[in-house]
Amino acid sequence: MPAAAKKAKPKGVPPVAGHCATLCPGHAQVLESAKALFSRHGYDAASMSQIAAHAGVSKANIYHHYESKQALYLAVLRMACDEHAGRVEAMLDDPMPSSRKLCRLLAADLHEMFERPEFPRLVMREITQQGARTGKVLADEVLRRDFIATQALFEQGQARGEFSADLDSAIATTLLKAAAVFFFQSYEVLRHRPEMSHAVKPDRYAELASDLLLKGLLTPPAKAAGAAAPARRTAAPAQAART
Amino acid sequence: MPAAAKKAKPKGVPPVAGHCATLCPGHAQVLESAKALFSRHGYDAASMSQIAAHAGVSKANIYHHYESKQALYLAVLRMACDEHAGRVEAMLDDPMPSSRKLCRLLAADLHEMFERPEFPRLVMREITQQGARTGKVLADEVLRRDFIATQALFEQGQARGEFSADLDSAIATTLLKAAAVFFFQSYEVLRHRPEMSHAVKPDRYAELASDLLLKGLLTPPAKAAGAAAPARRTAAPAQAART
DNA sequence: GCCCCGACTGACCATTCGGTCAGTGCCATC
DNA sequence: GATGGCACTGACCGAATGGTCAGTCGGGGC
Repeated sequence: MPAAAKKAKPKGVPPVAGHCATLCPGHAQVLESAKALFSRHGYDAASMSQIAAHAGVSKANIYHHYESKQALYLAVLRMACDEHAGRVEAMLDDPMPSSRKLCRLLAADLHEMFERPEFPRLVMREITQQGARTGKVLADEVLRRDFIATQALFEQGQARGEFSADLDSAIATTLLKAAAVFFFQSYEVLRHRPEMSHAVKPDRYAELASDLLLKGLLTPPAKAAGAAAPARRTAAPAQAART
Repeated sequence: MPAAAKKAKPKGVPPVAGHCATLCPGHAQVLESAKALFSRHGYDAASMSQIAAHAGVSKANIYHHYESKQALYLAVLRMACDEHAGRVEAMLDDPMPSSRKLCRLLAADLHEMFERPEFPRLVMREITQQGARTGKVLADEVLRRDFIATQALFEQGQARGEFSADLDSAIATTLLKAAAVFFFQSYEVLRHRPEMSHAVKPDRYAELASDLLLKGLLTPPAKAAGAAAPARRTAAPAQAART
């Protein structure tokens, strides 16, 4: 019965989560081990035997709780996503200035990523992979929630007059998330670069990056006149207006 | 993939590249298929049988050219990296203003990524994976070259007085690369968000993102005093006197 | 006492994996 | 025509994969 086993089993088991409401002792271990190994090695490179051994249970035990490797993976993803929920939204209500919120949000994002790296790794792996798969919609959902909440923060800043009125909040959101995710992803490479040595600490990077994001790259037009850099971009508006 | 423990074979074959200088007909096909499948499914999920079938050759043929799956993967990675080399460096010499270069560089980065998505996928997968592996140093090298060249662009902009003198060029570089990589990685998710609908085209996104990066988020300090900040910093100071 | 049920296991299955090997056909050289 | 090197192949290997199954164990209800 090689392929026929794919037919849905007649059991009343929920398709993704395990069927015991309160997690049995071994069950929790399995989930934890699966999260660790899936995030570390990816879906294919993490084998059920490895996960079972890591959790200290038999492989058949896992199949007692989950009907397939996919189901286990999905359960891990769902658990990770649930843990993540609703952190950004909470920050919206805080009364501090938007510019400060920005820095704090970036720092909090980074902090969470480095604290529990399995989650961003799982989600980004899922996002990056192509083709519409079950796990992807979960990851999409998480990213989407983050996106909406973050964008609301920018719009709040605009409503308060702190951020430029003609700011594109969607682009700003993308840049902020990008700043966090990319830093996390390439941390191992970045931290060995001498130029980045002053910003290897996530908190420091969050300060510097949000500062740059706030002020922009250009020389301030108002008072750069007398200093060492007199020439400004606005001095040549003809060619600058092209883009 | 547990500990390799493979003893080096005594053959005189170059360790990574195939041993025929001019690529045999089948050989090129193998490389191309391997690149496609490795980038699409990752190292573990792409099997040698798949690659062989995709290339229209026998599996044994691949082992005639490459001594292991790892060697084939490394050859693919190296080939992709070589193709990528030296594109950013060329842009440095161009006489156009730095702000314009910034936008062009971002657009070019995105264009290349979407044009040949295998390369960034391979490299980022390699960067993201943890543990010091052979393939990682290759990917590191690529990212590093990109980083150095991009940072030089920012410093050139500073030297010309176009960019703020106290700009942190390393942070700026990170943000620019982040803007490109993250947009590429999460394109599938982003492009379904209605808020991003105006920036789903990479070129348009490059314009908007670089514009935001240049000008920053904050309302221009000069004249935000009165109304809800309608004036943008791009407004020339000459006409600003009228308001 | 008994029984049932769910957590759990060791042995096992078919399949596929990375990798090997003896051998085939081709072509340039002698 | 014989030779040798080379691209290439089909059949095969042991190991590992995802998945199955008959069965053990212990605790709670009767």
